[in-house]
Amino acid sequence: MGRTTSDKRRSNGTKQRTADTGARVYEVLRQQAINYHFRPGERVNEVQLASELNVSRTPVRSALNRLVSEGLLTVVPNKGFYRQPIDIEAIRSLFELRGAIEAMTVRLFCERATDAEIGELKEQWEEFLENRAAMDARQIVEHDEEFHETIAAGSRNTEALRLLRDINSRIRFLRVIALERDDFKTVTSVEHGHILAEIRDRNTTQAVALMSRHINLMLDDVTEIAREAVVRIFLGEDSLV
Amino acid sequence: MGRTTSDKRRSNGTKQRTADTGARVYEVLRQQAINYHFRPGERVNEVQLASELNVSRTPVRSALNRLVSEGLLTVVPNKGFYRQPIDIEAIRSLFELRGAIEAMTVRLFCERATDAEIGELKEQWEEFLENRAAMDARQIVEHDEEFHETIAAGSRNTEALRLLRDINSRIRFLRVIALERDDFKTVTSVEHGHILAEIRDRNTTQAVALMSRHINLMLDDVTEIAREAVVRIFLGEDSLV
DNA sequence: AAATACGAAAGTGTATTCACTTTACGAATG
DNA sequence: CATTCGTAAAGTGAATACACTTTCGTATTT
Repeated sequence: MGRTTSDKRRSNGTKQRTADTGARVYEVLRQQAINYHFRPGERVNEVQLASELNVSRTPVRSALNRLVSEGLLTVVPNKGFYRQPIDIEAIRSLFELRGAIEAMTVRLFCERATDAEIGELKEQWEEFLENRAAMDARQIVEHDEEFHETIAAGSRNTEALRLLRDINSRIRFLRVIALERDDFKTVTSVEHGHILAEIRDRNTTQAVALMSRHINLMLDDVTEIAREAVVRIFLGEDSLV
Repeated sequence: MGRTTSDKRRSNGTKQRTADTGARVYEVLRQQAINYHFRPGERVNEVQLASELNVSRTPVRSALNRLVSEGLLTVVPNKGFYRQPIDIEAIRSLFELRGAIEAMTVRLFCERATDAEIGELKEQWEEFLENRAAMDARQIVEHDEEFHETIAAGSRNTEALRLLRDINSRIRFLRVIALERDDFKTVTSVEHGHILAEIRDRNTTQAVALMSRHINLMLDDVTEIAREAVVRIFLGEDSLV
């Protein structure tokens, strides 16, 4: 019984129940999947992950199962879990989809948001303006996501917000790369400013038009950015983490 | 190899590995969740499900975990899985979201579908026209879903198709109820006919407009339909299965 | 009689064990 | 040398064992 293994478990060898290991493991593995710590197409080894995280295979498998339903992994019977490969069609689809969703959320935001909520959005944007110079690509993308998610939240469509977060996490790495390639640092915040102006006038039509254009900007370059992403993922060890 | 394949357990008490029990259990539980075999807010008992399905808790938990990520269940630490309650805001959100997605897919369908694909859509619709008289509400809803999913497939946006299927399964029970209340049997197919006509002319703008109206028809009544749904779910035992 | 305390039963969370499949490798064969 | 076959190792899939938590009934106390 009392294994001599270098375990973090109790020293006397009895078992332990930490109560939140499930959630913790899920969060860790989700981040590793999103950041392509698992390479595209790579097989995910359950026992290895379990030992790295000092847990048994059970919570690992439970988390991996969730990630399958989130589209980050696939599972092949008797062979195991695999990181979903980089599928350019899927990525283009996600960008298109995001465009449609954001067009809707900004429309609903114009119709439904309180003046206070618009004020908050503006403050958020101004804070972004002040700090953007010091931020790296990843931080900028995350702030950009925050801007759009605030709009989604104010649209009173809870499912759109949920979905948008899901999509954002799946394309984040591409957006970071795109931002590092050609310098969009200023473009993003400037366009946000224009959208904000239309929102403040409750000018729905114009806000939707600007938003659609803003989102679809990257659509043309998706293929090339994806190519760049593949190179990065397979070369740089932790460049994405 | 192939023992007496059909029986669940071996008669001598040793274990067995069926290879597809995981997928099977997931499919069964997903259907039970969608059809509100689990009542809204109800706690899902793992051991009971396991014994009903003649499997251990392991594949059951694995499936339940996936359903959490699909938004059908929630999980409370140390208390277990619960069927997501009927949340009118969430349902309204889903209808809104569906409207935005279908507006996009029909637009892209007009732009991208081959003439052959349009032909298939038309045939599908004509077959629907012939058989609709003999169909019950559930069958009609499923055929309606098929029409829309064919459009999504032709839009070349794989993620939209995936998402649409997800959404459809989550609101299907409401649509069935709505159809049974006031008789929309003919309305559905007639409107599909109009949309189809615009698609055949590649008249994107008009097709999108018709589609949006078609989808948003039910938005006004969501609250009342949801109320009706609650009554049904808590009264009729298998009316939804 | 109401409130509290206790303890068994039921249920979840994780680890471990066992069954089966796939993979890797090396020996035997042509 | 290349191919095939066989076998051991590694890995997945499901069942079971066990630790812990919650629940619920009952007894005790006030």
